[in-house]
Amino acid sequence: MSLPSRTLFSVREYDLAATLASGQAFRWRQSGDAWRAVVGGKWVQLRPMAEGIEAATASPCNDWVWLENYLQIQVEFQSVAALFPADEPMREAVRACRGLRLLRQAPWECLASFILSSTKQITQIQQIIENLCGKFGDKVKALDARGSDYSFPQPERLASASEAELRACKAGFRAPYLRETARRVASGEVDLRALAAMPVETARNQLLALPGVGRKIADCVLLFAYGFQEAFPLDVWVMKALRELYFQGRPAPIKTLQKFSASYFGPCGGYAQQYLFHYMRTKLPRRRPENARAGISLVV
DNA sequence: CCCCAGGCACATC
DNA sequence: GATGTGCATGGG
Repeated sequence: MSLPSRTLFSVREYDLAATLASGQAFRWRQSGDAWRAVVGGKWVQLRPMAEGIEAATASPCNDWVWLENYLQIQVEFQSVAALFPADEPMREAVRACRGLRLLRQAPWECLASFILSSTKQITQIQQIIENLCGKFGDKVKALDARGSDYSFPQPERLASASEAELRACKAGFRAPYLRETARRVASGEVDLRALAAMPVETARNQLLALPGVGRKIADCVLLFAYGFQEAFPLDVWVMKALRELYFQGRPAPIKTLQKFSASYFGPCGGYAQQYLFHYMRTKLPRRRPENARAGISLVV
């Protein structure tokens, strides 16, 4: 007999929707006010409540530490926000995205997911990962209408897949990167668990040695899976945010933005970065791109 | 038709 | 060391 379990996490200032849909994790699906995903091989449903977050699993669970840790329930939002730079752009981003949190994800799933993320929109990343889980993951019991879902595939499983099979999941040119990285993790050539005890620069170098992993993806994994809060993933959205909010819209070169982000946002820069990312993507009015064609037609 | 997307590897200067 | 380009695929 295996019955579902339920619990309530007491937590304040936690915007569940913003957190689960902010491009740090890719498996969450919304159904009404509930959010569902497979975390650590377990199907789980979360629901925002006045007192905190209600969680339900499809299978019995009497120790919720794994989920508390994933959601970072113990983090006090105020103590995080207090470490942000005291400037107007950050104040505005915090006002607009209050309650946005960083998750603490499993390293392998996080690494594999972000290898698949390059030059893709978030909805497409979600689609690729869903394809991958359906094809290579293990079936797990779920409480939704479908009755089942799939775990994120282990590195061994992806290492033994063919490049063509991965491409069939729409992984595109990322397929060989994912496959080779999966092989190195499965073979023990790289020990993802060991990174947690390393200084951030050493851990980053371990990740940078993997195919398909550059500075941006390495920083995503350092921040979202290991909790190195000084890691500052610099992607196109964050670069847009920095140029717009800190460089008066000037076309500052990447090098300048790298230096600025490394020195200005401090030891919790990664958290600030997530606020800028979410703020830029969801709250700032969409600036209509100066269309070259329209410009040319006017010149005639 | 165009440009862009939570980039990276590789060639070239 | 800096800069340019190809890479799959889908959205707008």
